[in-house]
Amino acid sequence: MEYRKRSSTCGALRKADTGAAVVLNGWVHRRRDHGGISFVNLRDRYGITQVVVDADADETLRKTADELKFEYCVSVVGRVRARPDSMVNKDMDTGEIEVVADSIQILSRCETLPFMIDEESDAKEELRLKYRYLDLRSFGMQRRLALRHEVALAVREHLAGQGFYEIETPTFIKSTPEGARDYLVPSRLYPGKFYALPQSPQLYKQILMVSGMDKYFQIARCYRDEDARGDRQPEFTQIDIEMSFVKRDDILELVEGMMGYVFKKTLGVELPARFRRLGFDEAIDLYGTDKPDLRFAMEMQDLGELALRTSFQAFKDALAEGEARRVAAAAKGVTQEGGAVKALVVSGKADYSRKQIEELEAAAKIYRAKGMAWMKVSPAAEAGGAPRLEGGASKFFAGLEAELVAALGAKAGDLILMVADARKRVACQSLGAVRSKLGKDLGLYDPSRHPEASAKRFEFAWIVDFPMFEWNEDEATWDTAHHMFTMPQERYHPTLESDPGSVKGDLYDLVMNGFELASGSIRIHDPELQKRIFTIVGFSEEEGQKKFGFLTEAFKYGPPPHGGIAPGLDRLVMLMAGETSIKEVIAFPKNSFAVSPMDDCPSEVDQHQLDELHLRVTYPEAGK
RNA sequence: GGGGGCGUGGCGAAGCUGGUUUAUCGCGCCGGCCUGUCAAGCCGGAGAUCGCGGGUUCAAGCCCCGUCGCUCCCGCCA
Repeated sequence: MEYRKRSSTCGALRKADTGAAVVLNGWVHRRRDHGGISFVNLRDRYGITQVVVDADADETLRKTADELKFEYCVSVVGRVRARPDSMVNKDMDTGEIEVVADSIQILSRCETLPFMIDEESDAKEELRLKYRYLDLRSFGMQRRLALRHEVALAVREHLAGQGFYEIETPTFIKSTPEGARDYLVPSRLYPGKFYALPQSPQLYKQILMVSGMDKYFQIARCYRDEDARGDRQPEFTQIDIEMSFVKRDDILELVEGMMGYVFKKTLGVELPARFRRLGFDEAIDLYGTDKPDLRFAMEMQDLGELALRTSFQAFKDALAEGEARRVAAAAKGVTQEGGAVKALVVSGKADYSRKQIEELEAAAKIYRAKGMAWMKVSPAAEAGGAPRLEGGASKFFAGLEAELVAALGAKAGDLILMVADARKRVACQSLGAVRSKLGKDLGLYDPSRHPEASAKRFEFAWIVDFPMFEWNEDEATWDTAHHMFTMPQERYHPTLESDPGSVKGDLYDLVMNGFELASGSIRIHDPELQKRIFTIVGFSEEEGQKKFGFLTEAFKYGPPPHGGIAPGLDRLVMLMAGETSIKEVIAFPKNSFAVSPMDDCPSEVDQHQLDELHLRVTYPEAGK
């Protein structure tokens, strides 16, 4: 089909172009037909320009204009005309002009749309994914993918400027026991053998350090066969980074610099030169999570010893049970935490209804809290007078009112929420979930509603000093909390085997606004130390040799001290775009069941393909 | 593996405790009118076995059981 190629885009023309002869190519975004005169809003990636078909236009042009419908792809030949003052549209970049059409050519037609192309579609996500090519025409999706492009570009610029090489690593790799399930690729040439898609380029980037590459990065696709979430997809993208001859703070400073550059360049946002650093234990204590939203404070407090002096049996039982477990573990030389009673003071919310409190309790119960106690600091209390507690659990605090209120720093009209559990982690996590819910419900991170909230839209922090090992109760073994190549902090090296539970790793996570944005560590480069870690997590020498032999082999040849980190590109862009789902910043995401509704993937394959791959499929039995 | 929410014309929603319908509204679609709109307006029209299957009932979009799909979350995700 012959057609006139565009002379400018639909977002480019301004008043200065008045009189110019132009050709526009684009899609019919909106059409307004007044019988005589009619208007077409023509759209492309760059913007929208109003095309006018005047009342005195020739017959052919009028007829073509009549035919136009939503999303027809057309080529318009015309000239730029300044709009009269009263008809200027200040909401449009091109609102001072319009293009008077001399001719319109229909390049292709469009059926009735499954949903309208707007700034943001209001269609169900299911439909948006099925017709992703239409959804991607929206300015919302176009803007987000543009941002993603800009961010990736800025990352490359910054890291290249710091002397990093971008090096590709294989996507068909050896399956290694690294936590998540692997996606497997069967091998035609080797019956019964499989490649795995990488969960991350972890082993390769470490080997690149052994290779002397010194500074490596890669914007790498990673694959994990686990259930999806709003911020988790089966395939996702990491900004994978590794450096030699570094300590923890070198990595943190590098990422601080990189984030600063990226935010400044793409959003024009100035980040602090240095991010706050918070110990893992402290984060759990104060916020009940290792990825706290620090745009607002409302920190949790520990009732501790005061809880024992109340007449609240549930509190005392939880603490007693936790203490008994801790002591029993300690007798075996294992560090385990006991119970805890955590409290949250919700400022000025003594007017919360029973129902509202129950909704908060439900949030706590998701994380296995048995319940949530509450009471109110009586708003009626006289200033300077003794504080009074009322409602809920207040009766158990008889005689302790003043002490409690002072200890918590509560004031008249506040709501106090408490969770007790024999496992400190459960108490913290569940009350932390309540904190998060309150943050969302009350908009605590919004400075316009809460003056005490952070004025920053993006609150970064480093979480450091993670535990190295976690006790796996089901299998009664120690698992590595991060991965097996993480360096335990130096001072714990003597007691690795005798007390794994107390060991901190040289580990760090970057968090922002309640999301984990990056995770990294200093790695082990000493084969002897590596062997000790394998042993603690129950890896026999042979097993370690079989699974990671190539790495331990490489480490025999002068490996440098090294470490790295991997910020998640999808989550980063998601947060920068103000979204809560990474699907909004991925062109073709999978749905929550790992299916791509557009191309109906995954799908069955022909028998001869299976035969070639030496595969036989067994199906789960029907009906359970 | 578990929990919450949802499923009603092409799209988004309403339909309270079963009985007023011919299942409602907005957008879109089709036809008509209209010379300055920009979410154009006005008039008219078509379009739905209320996800699917079963049950209770004189009567089911609404109640019960089952099932499928979507979505958020817990588990899982070093």
